[in-house]
Amino acid sequence: MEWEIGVASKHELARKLRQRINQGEFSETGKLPTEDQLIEQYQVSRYCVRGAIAVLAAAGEVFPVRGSGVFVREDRVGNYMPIGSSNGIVADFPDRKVSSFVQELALIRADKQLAKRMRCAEGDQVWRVVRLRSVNDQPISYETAWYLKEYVPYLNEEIARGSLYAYMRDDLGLTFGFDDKVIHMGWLTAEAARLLELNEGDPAICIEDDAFLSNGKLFNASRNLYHYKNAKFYSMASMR
Amino acid sequence: MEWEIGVASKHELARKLRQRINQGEFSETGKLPTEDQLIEQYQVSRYCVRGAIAVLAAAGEVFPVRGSGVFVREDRVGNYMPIGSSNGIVADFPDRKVSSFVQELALIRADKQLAKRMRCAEGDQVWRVVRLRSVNDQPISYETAWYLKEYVPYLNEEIARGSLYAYMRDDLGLTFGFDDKVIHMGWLTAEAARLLELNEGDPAICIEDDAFLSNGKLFNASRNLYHYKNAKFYSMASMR
DNA sequence: TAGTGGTCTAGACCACAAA
DNA sequence: TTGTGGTCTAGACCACTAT
Repeated sequence: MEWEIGVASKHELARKLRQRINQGEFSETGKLPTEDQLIEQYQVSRYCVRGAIAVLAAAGEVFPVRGSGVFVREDRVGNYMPIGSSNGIVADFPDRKVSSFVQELALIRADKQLAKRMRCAEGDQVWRVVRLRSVNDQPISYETAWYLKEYVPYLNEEIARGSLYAYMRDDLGLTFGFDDKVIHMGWLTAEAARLLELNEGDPAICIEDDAFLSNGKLFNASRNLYHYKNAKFYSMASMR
Repeated sequence: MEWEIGVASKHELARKLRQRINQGEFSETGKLPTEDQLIEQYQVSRYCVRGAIAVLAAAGEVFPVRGSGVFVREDRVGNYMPIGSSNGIVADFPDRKVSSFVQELALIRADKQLAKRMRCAEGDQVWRVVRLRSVNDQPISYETAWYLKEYVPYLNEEIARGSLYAYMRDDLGLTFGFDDKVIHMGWLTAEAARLLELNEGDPAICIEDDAFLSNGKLFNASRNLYHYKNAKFYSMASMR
């Protein structure tokens, strides 16, 4: 059976299991094979199997019940954006048309306030990128983002029109670590309102995001003002 | 040294390490002891040490960097509520005065719409609880919550004034599994506005929460309308 | 090159769910 | 009672960081 071949790591195994889940292979029972069966099927250790299941569980795709099995969770409804782990809006919506309209792209020097936010020295060089982001031609958010030039030596409008995260990961070789978000209520500026096709002063869910590399250094901060109708979010978490 | 004694599980070890972090023991280096040192200090296996660190990392308290060490993350600022894992607002703010004013507490039968939300049959008994929640005497949210009577056989106003989650966990012996949240923009009803001391029609961050037991069964759903000034949220996530 | 976290194998026992 | 996931020990090697 084809899924027996060539599994070498928990991430690879997680990917294969995700595939089988999405193909509906387990929809009858609603459960994954048992750990012992997966050990047998993929010829890996229990540690590896448990690691793969932990990856899927952290992503909210399955939930293990002791003594009973690993259950596939209900489908997440379609139109929501994940809060928490994200590798960029483009990766979040693989089968949707994601567009970014670059309003501004400039290399600036951090003033006192920005330096504090970026954990850098005053005067350090920072890319400032303002974009309107839309999904399936619906405006989603007005984003103001800053990137430390130390880690992103080059940037242009064409790159900013696409996925900056994919650029940083694939072309610059940066490895992402974790990010902090703060969510609160904000209000649209005139320019944000114009681009989102709303009115100045309209309320917006505002997310401040600080993103760190795997070495713990901040490389990117951003402020997103989300369209109050078009943007919804979901979060799936363990309570244990 | 006192921290060497009596560690039997990753959760226990995580608790002890958290204590040492909060006491500032590692503030000089910003790093935890190495895995090998922790193995030595607590006389446990590497697996156990790694498990404890994973618990802290999942909670956003530390971040491990391969080849370098396990770093303590910056303090989370004070006044924010966690999105993602939560065991109730009371547990989230251990050193604040959390009050709940019960507006309504009734045992009802699920209509078609509620039955769908609660994953139960039409006509099943459900507790409906409406509360104004406040932290340090500031109104935070207007909450409408439903609890399946199947899992919560008894409820009264006194219990609802306190922590329903503590009641369910400690007195009813329920074990929580995971929860799904949907975050979007909402608008205050007249009653919600009155209680939150805002105006009808004011915007509010709205969080719909479905909470499941560790056996995968939904036991509680709720809708929270948050005060747009008093309520802010944070989320810390891994990007790996 | 040495130190440190990441992954993996192999094997054991425990806690909980379901029959 | 049996099956299944949760935790733990012991030991090994790999990948990345820092020097």
